[in-house]
Amino acid sequence: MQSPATRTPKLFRTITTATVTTSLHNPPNSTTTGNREAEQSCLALLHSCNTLPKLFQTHNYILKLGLQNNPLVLTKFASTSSDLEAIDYASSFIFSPRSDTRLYDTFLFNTVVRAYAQTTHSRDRALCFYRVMLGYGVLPNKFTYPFVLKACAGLGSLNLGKSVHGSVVKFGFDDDVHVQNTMVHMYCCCNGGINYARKVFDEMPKLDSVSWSAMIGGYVRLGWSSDAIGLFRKMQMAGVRPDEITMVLVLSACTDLGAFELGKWVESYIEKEGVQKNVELCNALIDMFAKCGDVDKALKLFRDMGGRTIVTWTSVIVGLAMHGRGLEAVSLFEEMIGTGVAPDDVAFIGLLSACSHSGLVENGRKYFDLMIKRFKIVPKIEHYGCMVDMFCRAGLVKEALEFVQNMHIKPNPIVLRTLISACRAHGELKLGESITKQLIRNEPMHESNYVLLSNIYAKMSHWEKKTKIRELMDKRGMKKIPGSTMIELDNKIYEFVAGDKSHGQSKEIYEMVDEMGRELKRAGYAPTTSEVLQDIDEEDKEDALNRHSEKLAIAFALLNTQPGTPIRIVKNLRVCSDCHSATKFISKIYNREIVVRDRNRFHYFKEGLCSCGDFW
DNA sequence: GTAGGGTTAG
Repeated sequence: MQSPATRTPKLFRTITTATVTTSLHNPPNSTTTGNREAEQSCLALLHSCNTLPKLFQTHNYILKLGLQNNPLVLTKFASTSSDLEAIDYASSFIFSPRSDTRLYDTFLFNTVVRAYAQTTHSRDRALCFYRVMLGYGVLPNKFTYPFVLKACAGLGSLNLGKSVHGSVVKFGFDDDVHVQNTMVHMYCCCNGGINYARKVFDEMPKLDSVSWSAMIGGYVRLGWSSDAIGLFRKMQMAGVRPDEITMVLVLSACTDLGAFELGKWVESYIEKEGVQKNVELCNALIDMFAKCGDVDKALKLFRDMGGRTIVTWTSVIVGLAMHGRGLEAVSLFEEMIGTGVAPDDVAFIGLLSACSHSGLVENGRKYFDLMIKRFKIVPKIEHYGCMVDMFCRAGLVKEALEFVQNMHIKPNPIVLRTLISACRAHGELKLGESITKQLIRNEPMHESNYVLLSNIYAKMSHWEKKTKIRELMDKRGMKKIPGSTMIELDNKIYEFVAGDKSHGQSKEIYEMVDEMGRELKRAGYAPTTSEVLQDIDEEDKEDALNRHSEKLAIAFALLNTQPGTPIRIVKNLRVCSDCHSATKFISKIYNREIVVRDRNRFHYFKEGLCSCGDFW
């Protein structure tokens, strides 16, 4: 007899809509056996099938007992599968030409649709079997749609989602709260679907914590964190008790905003309301504290918690990396391996970025090697990115270039931009210029490429060329991502953009900025006007620098907080070198600790110095 | 047998 292992691949390779439909139309060719004892023993065997080989063995057993058409066994077989290979195997078995098509019912199809809906790469097969089900005249029930909608959510196609929505209405399941909740989630996962989600949400007669979480989660996924927080407030007003999943989402909105005060409030709310702190919620808390600036609190939570997963370890490692505490990140990574938790690709991204941010070049090399050789992880562009960044920060531009040339993947724009910045910083201007030109050809609408080229020309003193870049950007209608800085004060979040005049205190803020400017000059600060990408004279350039959103936010904080209070701000982009050097002076002149979170990492300014050691 | 969630290079 042919072994199942050699026969299986052939079976599941042929699963497509066409073959499934064909096999369904084969006439029933056998009868159901009524051997209850055999049936029970098969079910018991299936119950303990946690690996593929065991499933194959059970398959043989089922065939031997002639139970391949037993409906109970068939459905159990389908629901036993958890990995794709097993699901394919089970479904090809169920829908083989030898199966009795009279046994196909809603339950059986639901089982197969559910199994595929839970996979990551074969959700389309869930829809395929759903269509076969309808084509075969088997009616869906209220359990069918949550599975189908989940598959649609994974596929992210708005049109597909809308058409399934139509069927939900047609079959009259649109009044079921489970179906409605999954519908909200499905629309949230589709590109351009958020307004449809909100419409379904707004029209729901009764909202439970799952409904609110689905909608809040949709906003969080889009990065609409303020809206997510706003919706959470509405949920509280509606008197719906949030659960641990809602709190994970609210925390991730705080993390995204860098809203430390709000995050701390959420933590106390969790304690006060007695929300169950499971691993995911603890992870979210750790991530929030690390990314809102209190990595020591994150470490404490980490030390106090049991049942850590790889995500828990990675969150702390990434947090330490962002704070430039590379050596601690490395020793935590070693501790993790020591406790038997196997690192995954994400953990290595965290570790390598920690090495890069702390100049641990030798460690970085060692772990990159270890990842490939010992842990058999194929490096992704993110890993290469960390390595290139690490060499560049350390001034090893030649090494970085060589590394890029030997990569097994084509460098992406992020890697190229890292290289270009390094070329500029270390005087490889010609090379930097040529890479940038190539990059602009590939990505003509990306603003930062032009900024890079302009900065290179500034350093080369090619002023006409620099002016031309500005003109080119205008001609191409480039959209500039506005730099903005966020600051929390008295439970409110204030956001400043460059040249912002919308704030009620605007007049005082600008007077404060001017005063800061005078004090800075007196202390020996020189504005870095080459950073300004505008064709204006030097004095206006200084003025433009003074209106940067970080300076406005710092002025606002100096005006509205007691002397000596630390200032925490969050910038949406990387902090510019002029603001970086100005903030060092400000921390000294005004005797304030200033904590800046920018797009990449934290900067702790104190007594005229920054924790990043000017390497960022 | 049904729904919502955590870590990812610059």
